[in-house]
Amino acid sequence: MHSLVQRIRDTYAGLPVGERKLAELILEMQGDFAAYSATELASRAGVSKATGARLVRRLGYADFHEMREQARNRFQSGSPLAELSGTQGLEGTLAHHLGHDIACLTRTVETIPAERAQAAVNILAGAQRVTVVGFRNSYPLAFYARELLVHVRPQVNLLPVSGQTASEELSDLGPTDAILAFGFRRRPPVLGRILRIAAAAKTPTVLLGDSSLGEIGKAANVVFHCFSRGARLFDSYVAAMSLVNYLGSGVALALGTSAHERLRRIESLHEEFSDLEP
Amino acid sequence: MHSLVQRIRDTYAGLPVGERKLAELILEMQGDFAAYSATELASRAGVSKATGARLVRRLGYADFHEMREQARNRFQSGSPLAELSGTQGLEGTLAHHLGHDIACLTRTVETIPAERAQAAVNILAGAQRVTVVGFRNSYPLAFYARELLVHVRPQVNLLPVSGQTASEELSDLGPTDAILAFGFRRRPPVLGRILRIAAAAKTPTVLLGDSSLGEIGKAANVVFHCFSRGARLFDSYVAAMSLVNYLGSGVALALGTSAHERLRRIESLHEEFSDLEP
DNA sequence: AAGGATATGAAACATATGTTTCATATCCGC
DNA sequence: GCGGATATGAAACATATGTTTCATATCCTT
Repeated sequence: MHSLVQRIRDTYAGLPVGERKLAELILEMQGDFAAYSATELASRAGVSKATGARLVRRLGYADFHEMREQARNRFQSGSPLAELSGTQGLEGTLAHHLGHDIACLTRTVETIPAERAQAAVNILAGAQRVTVVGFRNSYPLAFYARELLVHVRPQVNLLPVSGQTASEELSDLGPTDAILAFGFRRRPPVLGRILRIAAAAKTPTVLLGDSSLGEIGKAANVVFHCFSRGARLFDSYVAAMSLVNYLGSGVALALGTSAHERLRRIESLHEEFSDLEP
Repeated sequence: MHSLVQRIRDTYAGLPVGERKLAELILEMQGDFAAYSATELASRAGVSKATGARLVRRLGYADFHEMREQARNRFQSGSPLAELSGTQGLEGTLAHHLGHDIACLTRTVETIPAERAQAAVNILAGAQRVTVVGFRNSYPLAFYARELLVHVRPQVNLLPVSGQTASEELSDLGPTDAILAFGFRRRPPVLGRILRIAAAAKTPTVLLGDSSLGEIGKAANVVFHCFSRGARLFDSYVAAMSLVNYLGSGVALALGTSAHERLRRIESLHEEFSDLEP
């Protein structure tokens, strides 16, 4: 059972102009095409309904309904095995790499009880200030987390700060603050020290890391173990990335109106500065 | 203009049994209801089409098409604010979130021919200097990419540099250099200018972005479109993250001995500094 | 218990969607 | 240039969808 993307890719070279336009639109829509009728899609691509129907048949579907059904099931199935079964590429291929990442994602999510995620969200939503901490390979994750959080809440700081030591930032840590820390392997020892300082200051701490955490995880209130085994040279951080995204939006949900207002102000400023493309 | 979720919440207490069942199903589906017909939804909820139409009217929509349209429109707008004002209330399980991330990963990988990945690897491995470029939401990805590349090759720079403008870094760009750029939506316009400058300087460019790329993708030599539709408030970057990882390890492979030597030297220095935990 | 209000689904109806047919244009090979 | 193959969209047609109407059941108040 080939996916729609695969089918488009396999037939793209032989597609006539009109059908190609429609195929490109569908790819661009990232599965959202399922929320549109075949008539609307054809119109948007600037081709006729008949051309649309022909593309559907050329791609091997009985009809548009079957094609839409397949797209809908992509999100619903929730069964990573279904995705994995099509991804068994040779060692070294992108497909093989994908298989590892899916496995990391799936295994990580399976280990997380809803209450733990909610506890993390509550800590991050309830604190007066949040300090996000990540060194070295954890730094992109920490940066990303800070980026998301600052969209929905005030006073989110990032550590390390270039040109500074951590002491300045941590000197007034207290129980009304929170720490969101990333502790993936090959981390500098300073992370463990920061976590102990936070524990001593009774600062609630959320920690994302991998199987290397060991003792340092004990200093944190909420700990997430992310699977990070990569297919090749480097570790995989897709699970951590995904979890950060989930927690970030969870914080927005927990904060409700204040997050809403903040997003609105940010948007308004973007417009005033005209600093973003669509 | 109230969101669908808000409307359901406002009227929930007064909803008759049948309409309530349908409303609950719609909430549960998290905006995915837009990929289904009103007839299918009613059937799934175990109520009649007529009851479905009545709920639509009770919620204040002229008809089902208007309701679906509102759901679809949130897909198009790039702002997190639009996510909040859309159909979903940000609720949803980690499993649902996972489903979206897996779909993004899978769909992205499916669109990438092996030759394109190899072309990108060749550019990044063959250049004298690599400049990695990413602004705002693309910055964590750019940072990560730079981090990986600098493990396996020399002279990898990151843009933006705090406190500087891009001009200094780009002033001596030439055909022996390479650019690795990240252009996800809601990017500042400077990215497009950088890509045009690189093209004018005949600097080979690899670009990762999403469906918002449009014209700016034309300035790059190798373009990857990553699917980035998130399940909740924020876009998903797991596909981009995964691809960066793959390309980074591909560069190591392409460089062979020099990459191994470099990794060895880095490791030796880590040991000398005793700056990493296991 | 009676009456009024409300809910519900089947059926009728209106409209939209999706598929197929047909006429015509375009492309390609000889 | 001619003929055959292919592409395309308008139109015809079949079917599905969505809305409204109507008959009946249920609930609530007096």
